[in-house]
Amino acid sequence: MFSLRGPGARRRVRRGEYLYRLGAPFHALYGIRAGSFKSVLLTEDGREQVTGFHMGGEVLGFDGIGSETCPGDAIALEDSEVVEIPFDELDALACREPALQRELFRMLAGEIQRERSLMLLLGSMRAEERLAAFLINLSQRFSARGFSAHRFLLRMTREEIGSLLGLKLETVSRILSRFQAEGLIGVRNREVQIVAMPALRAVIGRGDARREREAA
Amino acid sequence: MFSLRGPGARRRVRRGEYLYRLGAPFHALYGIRAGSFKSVLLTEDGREQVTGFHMGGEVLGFDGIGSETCPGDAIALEDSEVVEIPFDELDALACREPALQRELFRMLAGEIQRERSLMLLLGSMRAEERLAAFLINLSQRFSARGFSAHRFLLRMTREEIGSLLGLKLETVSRILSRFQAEGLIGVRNREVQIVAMPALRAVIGRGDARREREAA
DNA sequence: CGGCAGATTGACCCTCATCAATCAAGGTGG
DNA sequence: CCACCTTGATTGATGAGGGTCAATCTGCCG
Repeated sequence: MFSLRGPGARRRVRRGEYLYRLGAPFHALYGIRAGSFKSVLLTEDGREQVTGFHMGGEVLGFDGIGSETCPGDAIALEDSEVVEIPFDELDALACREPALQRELFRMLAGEIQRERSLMLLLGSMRAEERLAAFLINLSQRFSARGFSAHRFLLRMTREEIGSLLGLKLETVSRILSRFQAEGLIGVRNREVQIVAMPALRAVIGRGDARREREAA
Repeated sequence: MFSLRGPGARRRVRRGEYLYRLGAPFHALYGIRAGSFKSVLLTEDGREQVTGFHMGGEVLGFDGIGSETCPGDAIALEDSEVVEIPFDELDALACREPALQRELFRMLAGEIQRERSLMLLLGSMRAEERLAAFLINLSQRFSARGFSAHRFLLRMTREEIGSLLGLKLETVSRILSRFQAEGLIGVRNREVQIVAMPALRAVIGRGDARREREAA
């Protein structure tokens, strides 16, 4: 992928530091070489919400395209390293390279779809289903990057998970404990192992009486 | 805007008909000339959610870019007319016309931001706030298109509104009634008038005890 | 060793979903 | 023109899911 062999400048960001901030001038995308980040959206009235977690190999900053300024914060969840991809250059290059242009469109559209599925989660799933979907998603992404799909480390707090999923941290904690008690997963602080993936998948879709009856 | 004077083919879609369906081959964007639509996302397990309402002057179908097939349904809420904008042509044209390319990026990124704000709504607002935000948003869009910002017709049912906002239709109905009782709006079936816009804005942010105390 | 951030767990309560009855509006056919 | 039916909206009663508040525990780092 272009973002990882691009000629852009490297940059290290330590845990807790900002990669970019709300309101800063937008000028680049960032390919994550190592580490991980969260995207946070802030509103005038003091509301704030995590809109996504991003790991090595993914690209960050699409939402700033077309704006003068960054529409949110990106914060490192651990010591990380990124490649900066100046958007002007990318834009100019895309004009001469249709394949790149198409790839950019594809990535933007992919971002739209990713957010849609999160909307679906927030709008129609109950807490248990949200957590299950979250864990499955993480598992797939780790697996796609060559890490274990069954055992991984959460780089974010319960509160950050809750913020992404529209839940309170206590609820996140309780449900992880419940999953563990039911033998679906093992949790110990930030360390998670998926014990029964099929059962975890089955959590999504259970628990809404109305839909279950209709399905029958 | 290119989408409204483009040379693409016109097409009429009657109320309740599909503009496009989940799984159909993706090949075009659609500029809405008249009428309105809803976008619906469907999942394997029978879940479905409205992801947006679209009115005259807006462009529909961004999320299909980069996919072979349409990722959801678009259904007319009333008798409508669209201009079809074949994506291949747009894509080819964008290579030769940097301004168009940039405009396309801008529109895609705008879509991302629109969805983010919906995520924020779904993830962090209570029912009253969601309805208020929904009405304010509609008001602004009508106003931007030259219609009254204070009096308009809802083209969608309570159930569809609820689906967008992650609420049940009864909750939508109850809260509209409550807003009316409080003198914020007038409602009679699909007809809405905004009586006290500032008060309606103030609804957003009230009602969460924790945040209110922190603000003080 | 002490202090602190994050996590867990319990008790209580509130918002919103659920179930159900009723009502209004529009369309259809006799 | 009116009886009938269907679809959408309103309103009430009840309960569950998850938020809120609070106490405790764990691990980590200075």
